[in-house]
Amino acid sequence: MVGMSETPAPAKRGRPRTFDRAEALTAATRLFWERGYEGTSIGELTEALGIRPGSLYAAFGDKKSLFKEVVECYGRSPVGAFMGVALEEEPTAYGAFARILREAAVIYPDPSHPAGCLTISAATNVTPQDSEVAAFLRTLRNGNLPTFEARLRRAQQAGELPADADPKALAAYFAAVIQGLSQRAQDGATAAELTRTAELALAAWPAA
Amino acid sequence: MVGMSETPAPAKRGRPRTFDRAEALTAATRLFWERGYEGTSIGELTEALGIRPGSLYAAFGDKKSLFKEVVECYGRSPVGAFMGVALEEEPTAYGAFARILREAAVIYPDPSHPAGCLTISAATNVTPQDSEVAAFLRTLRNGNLPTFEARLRRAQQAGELPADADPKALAAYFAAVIQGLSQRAQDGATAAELTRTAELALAAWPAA
DNA sequence: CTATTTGTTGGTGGATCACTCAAGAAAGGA
DNA sequence: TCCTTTCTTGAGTGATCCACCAACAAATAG
Repeated sequence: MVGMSETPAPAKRGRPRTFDRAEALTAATRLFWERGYEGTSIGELTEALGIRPGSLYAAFGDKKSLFKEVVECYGRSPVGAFMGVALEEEPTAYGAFARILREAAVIYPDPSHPAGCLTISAATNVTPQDSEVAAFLRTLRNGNLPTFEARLRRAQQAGELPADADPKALAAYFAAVIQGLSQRAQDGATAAELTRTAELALAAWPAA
Repeated sequence: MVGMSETPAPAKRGRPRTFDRAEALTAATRLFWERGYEGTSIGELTEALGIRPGSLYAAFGDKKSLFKEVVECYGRSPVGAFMGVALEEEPTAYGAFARILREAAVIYPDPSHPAGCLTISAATNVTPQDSEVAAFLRTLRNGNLPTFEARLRRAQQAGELPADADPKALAAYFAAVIQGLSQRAQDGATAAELTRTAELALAAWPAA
């Protein structure tokens, strides 16, 4: 393994950054997560990150850019990616959705991070002038639907799901339940309570 | 029917109000409903109501008071009260919850008013300084849970619900589904789609 | 009529908002 | 060593926010 080095030796010029960019992104994520986009001010961000506004704007651009980067980072984190992982790893569609609901019931109320799903929490209450952010998050949330539907359709073709089942309707149902779990977690529901909710929700799975 | 008159003839002194208070409240409701509490400014309210800030403060007090009155008014409106009506009018618990879900699926995406439920929409993205409003709305949402549970427990004692069913868990499940329906309506789901979601959700009702 | 009560008008104060800029500081390259 | 590049700092931009007056207008009561 010679040749091109792993880190392409950027040979950075200029004054190095005094704060950890990834660490700052994590702190910003936590703030946006619990307060939403509009509810988080630049002042609160600079205070939490321990830097001045100039440094923040130099490192992340404006508020919208920072928020989009936060959402991307969230999507790559375990909390934000557990659905995709379950859909990939579980051999059956039922197994995948059961795992998604059960994991959501435990992850969403986990006190080690703000309650619920970031893309659901930070979405609402955006004024028309920030409709760009609202549309961005709505697209992200609605993006789950075709993914769910495709998995269910595949299960139907494989004979796992009865022929009279409606993959699109099932996908919409699970999306609604997941958003409901997130909301309930924000309202203080416990993992135990949400797990019971998840089990009940799974009872809607079409019988063979 | 003599005696005390229906309107107690207030014999109002002073300059009469030039705008309709109930009408103004309706307009304010619509604004808060689609923009949330923080996202609605006094300026937007005065512009929509066609009055000046002084009149608004004289008639409703400060922003918080106006918002609370809006929520109370919403709770008395058909859109805000349909759950209570269904619980009262339907003879069976299943009939009540089926009606609640089916009506929510049609009411929430109705284009004649902002999408979703006001208490769910206007709740998020409140900064800590307005935690009073957030707590007020959360209490309102969580208030549905004991009501649901009581109705289910009564059904269980009446033999409508199997003895091994869990009224508390079922109540939490329906609350989560309802919040999910509201969210999906805000994301653009149609009444037809939400109705299919509601039907699937009803499949979780415990078999006898 | 006068006095009283109440709504309306136009404006202000203090705070906060997202954001910017000039100057200083810390690194590498020559 | 000096230059270039990049980041940090601290002050400050105009705009907007909510909250709240004081003065004026319009009604009733006596």
